[in-house]
Amino acid sequence: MPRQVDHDERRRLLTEALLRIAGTRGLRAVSMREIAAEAGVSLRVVQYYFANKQALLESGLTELGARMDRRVKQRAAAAAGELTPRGVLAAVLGAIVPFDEQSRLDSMAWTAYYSAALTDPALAAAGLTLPNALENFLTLRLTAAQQAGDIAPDRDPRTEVAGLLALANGLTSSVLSGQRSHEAATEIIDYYLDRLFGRDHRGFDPHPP
Amino acid sequence: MPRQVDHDERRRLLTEALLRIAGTRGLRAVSMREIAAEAGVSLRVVQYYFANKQALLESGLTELGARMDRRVKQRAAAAAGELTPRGVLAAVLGAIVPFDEQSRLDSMAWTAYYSAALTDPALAAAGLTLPNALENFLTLRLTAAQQAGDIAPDRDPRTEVAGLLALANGLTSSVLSGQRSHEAATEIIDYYLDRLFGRDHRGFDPHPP
DNA sequence: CCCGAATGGATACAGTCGTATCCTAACGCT
DNA sequence: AGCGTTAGGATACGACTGTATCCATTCGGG
Repeated sequence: MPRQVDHDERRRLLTEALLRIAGTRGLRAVSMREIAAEAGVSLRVVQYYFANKQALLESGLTELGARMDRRVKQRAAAAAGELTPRGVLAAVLGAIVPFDEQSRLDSMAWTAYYSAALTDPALAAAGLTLPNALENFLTLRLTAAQQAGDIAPDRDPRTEVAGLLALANGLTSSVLSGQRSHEAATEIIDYYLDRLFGRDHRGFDPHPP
Repeated sequence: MPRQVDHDERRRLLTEALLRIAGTRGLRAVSMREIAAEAGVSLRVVQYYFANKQALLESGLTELGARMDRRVKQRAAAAAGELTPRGVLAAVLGAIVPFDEQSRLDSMAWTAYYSAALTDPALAAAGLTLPNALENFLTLRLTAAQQAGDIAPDRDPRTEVAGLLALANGLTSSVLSGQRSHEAATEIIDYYLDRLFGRDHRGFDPHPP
């Protein structure tokens, strides 16, 4: 039984067990022994593949970031039929707000990590790269959309993107706490996108006759 | 030294010590012994005035809610010179995003409580009353503003308020993580309020000539 | 005056935590 | 075939947790 084990595979297994616990019972409930039990292995195995708990936690955060990134790209590609800037924006924002059980669990874990990072500098750095990258990416797209005439010239792309991302984060909070359904959150996002892209009754017409 | 102690005062002291720890080092760092040390008393005193840790945590959440409420009312009253609906909205939203050291610490503690509440039903109920009350209050005000002609008739007050509160929460997250300054967050809020109240160049004029 | 309640110091207890150590079993390689 | 490395089971250690208990003060009211 020894020898011939895929270390990366083992680490992936343990990281997934960690995220399952963090998503259902919070980071407080994450201990080396709990991870071992969740993964169906002994405590020694967890210790064998991760030098210490800190490394395990960082691995969890990295995996969580990768999942978010994958989800965003997946939804953006699914909406590729309509390559409109609005479609991209809607896909990305829709991928942030949890829409199924798995993304709900991941958002829970993400929230737990976020609040831990506020008082743990080791996690803070790793947790900020993804949001910043998203913000820059969307700002580029929206600026291009503005130059193409898809949104009004007096809109500020940077502010709009910052606002929309903050909106999506805030809505995620309310969805996680059961205050609002996923559908209600999506409606609010659409409401704002409608106004940004000029589908309100007195707004900017992207393609005047 | 015994006798003649104000129990409420003692509990307030301990609760403040708890919130100081939660705001600076997170809820994870909150233990009975740490609270005792922070408050400058012995462990026994903490046990004497709170039956268990759970009661202490709930007291912290209650106090945090009271502080938020106080801040909102204070800022709303300070902006009472201009009784405009926009002034009220700006004051409330501005009170949510941390604007000084104390409100930053409280927001930190609030975030810690929020994420703990996601996996601890005992805290969940108490944590939701304040946001819901705020949302209802603001929706009433905005509906009245709409009937008075201060915002366009095609706006949906419920959606607008839900969006603005989610926006303020999301901005709070980014301010706490150092991603954005308080001023930058305020500008984004103002940007959205400008559009809602018709100060954009092609928008609704609240008082046409 | 003094007795009983209020207040809090000191210490103990049973768990759980992250981490370290000891030891055995199984495989690849020469 | 046997040797050394790899993989993991079992267990221990010291620190820390919430909670409980024992005991000494000190005061108000009879």
